[in-house]
Amino acid sequence: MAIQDFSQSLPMMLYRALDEILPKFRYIFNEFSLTEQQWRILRVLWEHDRITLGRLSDLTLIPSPSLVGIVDRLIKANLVSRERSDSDRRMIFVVATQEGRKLEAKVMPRVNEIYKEIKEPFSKRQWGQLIDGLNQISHLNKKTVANEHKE
Amino acid sequence: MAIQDFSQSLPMMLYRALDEILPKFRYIFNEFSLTEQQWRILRVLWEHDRITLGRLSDLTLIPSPSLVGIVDRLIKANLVSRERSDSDRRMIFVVATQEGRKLEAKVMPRVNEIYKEIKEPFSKRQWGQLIDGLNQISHLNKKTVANEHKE
DNA sequence: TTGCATTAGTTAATATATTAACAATTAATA
DNA sequence: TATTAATTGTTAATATATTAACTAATGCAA
Repeated sequence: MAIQDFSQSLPMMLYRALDEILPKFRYIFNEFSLTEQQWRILRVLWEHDRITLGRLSDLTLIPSPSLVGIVDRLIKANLVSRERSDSDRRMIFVVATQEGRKLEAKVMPRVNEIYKEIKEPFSKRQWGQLIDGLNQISHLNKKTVANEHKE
Repeated sequence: MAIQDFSQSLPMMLYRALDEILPKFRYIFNEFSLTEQQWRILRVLWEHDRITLGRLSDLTLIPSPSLVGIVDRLIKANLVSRERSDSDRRMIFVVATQEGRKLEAKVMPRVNEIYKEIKEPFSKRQWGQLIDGLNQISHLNKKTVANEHKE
C-alpha cells in the first residue's frame, strides 16, 4: 500500500505543479516566439560565454538528441551559433549571438515578475522546505552510493 | 533578482526531481512494454470501471490530443477499449479489457516497491511538508480566485 | 423550432522526448 | 604504435506535447 491515491503520488504531484506554473511562463515565451526549451538554452547561455552541448544538456535537462534540433532552430532564428572546439574536435560549443544576448534584458524582467508572483503566497520557511524536499529527491542516488552497487 | 540561480529555480527543481525518479519506474514499465503514459491511463482505469476521455485527461494530466493516439495504441495492444456513451453521444468511455485488468496485479507490486524506496529516506514530517508544498503550488490559482478576475 | 453557443473529441502541424544505433574523435593499453 | 575502449554528437524510429482549427452532438434562447 505504498501508493494509495494515484493523484497524490509524488510523480503526479510534481507533474501537476509543473502544469500549474509553466503556462504562466510559456505565455511570456510565446510573445518572444520562444519555446520553453529554447528559453532554457538561452537562459543558460546568458550565464556562459560558451558551453558544450553535453554541459548544456545537463544544465537544461534537455536530452542531447532533442538538443540537436532545438539548437538548429535557435540558429535559424539567429539567436545562437555552433563552434567546434579546437582542442577537442568532438566537442561543440554553443554561443549566444548579439541578438540572443539582447533578449535577456527583455525577457528576464517578465519572467522574474511571474516567479515572484508564484513565490509570494509562501512563507520563507515553507518555500525553503519545498526546495529542500525537492533537492533531496534530486539527490536520492548520490547520497546512498556507498550502500549499493550499480551492476 | 527573483531568480538568481537557474538550476535552483522551482521549475528546474521540479524537472530534476522527475528526472531522478521517473527512470526507476520506466524501467518497470518497459518490462511490460508500457510507456509511462500508457501506464498512467491503466493506473486510472484500475480504479474506474469506465471513464470518459475528458476525465481521463484530467486525472492523467495527459492533454486530450495526445490521449487519442495513446488510447489507440492501448487498444491495439488489447489493453483497453472505447465505448461511446448512449446518453450523450459526444462522450466516449475508455474501459480496461480483461488483459488490461490483469496487468494490475503484476505491475503494481513492482511500482509500490520503488515508491517505497523513494519515500524511505524521508521522515514522515519531511515527506508531508514536501507534499503540502507541492499541493500549494498546484492550487495557486484556486485559492486567490476571489481576489482577481480572469478577463 | 430555428439559430447560436457550448461541449467532447479529433485532426493537423510542428516541436520535443525516448531509446537505440551510429560516426568521429580522443584516451588508454598492450 | 596498432587496438580497443570511452567520449561527444548525431541520426533514426517511434511516442508524446503544444497550439489551433475543426466536427459532431447537445443545450439554450429567440
